[in-house]
Amino acid sequence: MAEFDAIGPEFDEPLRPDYNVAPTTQVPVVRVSASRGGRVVDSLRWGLVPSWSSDLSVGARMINARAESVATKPAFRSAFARRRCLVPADGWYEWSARPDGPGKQAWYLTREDGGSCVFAGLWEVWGSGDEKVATCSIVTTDALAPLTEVHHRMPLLLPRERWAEWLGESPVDADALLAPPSPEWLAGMELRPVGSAVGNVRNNGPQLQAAVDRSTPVPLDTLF
DNA sequence: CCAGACGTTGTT
DNA sequence: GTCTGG
DNA sequence: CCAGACGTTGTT
DNA sequence: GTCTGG
Repeated sequence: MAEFDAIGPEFDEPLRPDYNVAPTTQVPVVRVSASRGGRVVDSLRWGLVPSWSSDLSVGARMINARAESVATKPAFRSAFARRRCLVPADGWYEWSARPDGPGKQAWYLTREDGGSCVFAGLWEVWGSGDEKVATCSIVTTDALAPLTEVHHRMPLLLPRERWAEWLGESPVDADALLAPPSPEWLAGMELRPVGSAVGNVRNNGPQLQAAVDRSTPVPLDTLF
């Protein structure tokens, strides 16, 4: 993972593309490993399971952690303090309510310049011995323009200059860690309406990517 | 002291 | 593990 | 997040 | 309506 100056994955199966990531599936993350000497890439299970949980199933509903409370919530605070990671993606999906009538509109959000989106993540280890499972969660915050067009929350996006701070490689205070990206950086987001097929995680593959690629930006008021 | 909770999303 | 409620 | 299920008995 | 699975 040259983009992140990270090594790996060394022990997991090679990374393969995922066009529709579901909670509880493995996702690549970048984190700092003292024993391996720097930034490493590993596949972690999406949906953070606190170490004290009695079972893995709670992870399905721990896919996000609110920036407003991540430092104090028992389920997240130790991971926030000591186990932060980067979660890279080409983009992500959001769903907006249709103003008139039932149903939802799916959207694919990407960087206009084709660059990666990097989400602020947390990781945790659950279990012991052979049962050890590493899990992760993505921090969310209030949406800012232009993302407010489709949703009132968004992942905490980290421009490249904030990666080292999030990973704990350079000092920063808690408020700065959780600050949203600048309006200028957010202006580089592209929001495209996509078909409802993305709503079912069984739909996954290059074919789904093609459907997403065919979409072009459309002014919101022409959609409904 | 022990028992029990520990989370987010969205929508109403 | 650690905090809150009883 | 959305899609899809939504149950009990007993036995291993 | 609400929970589980992906």
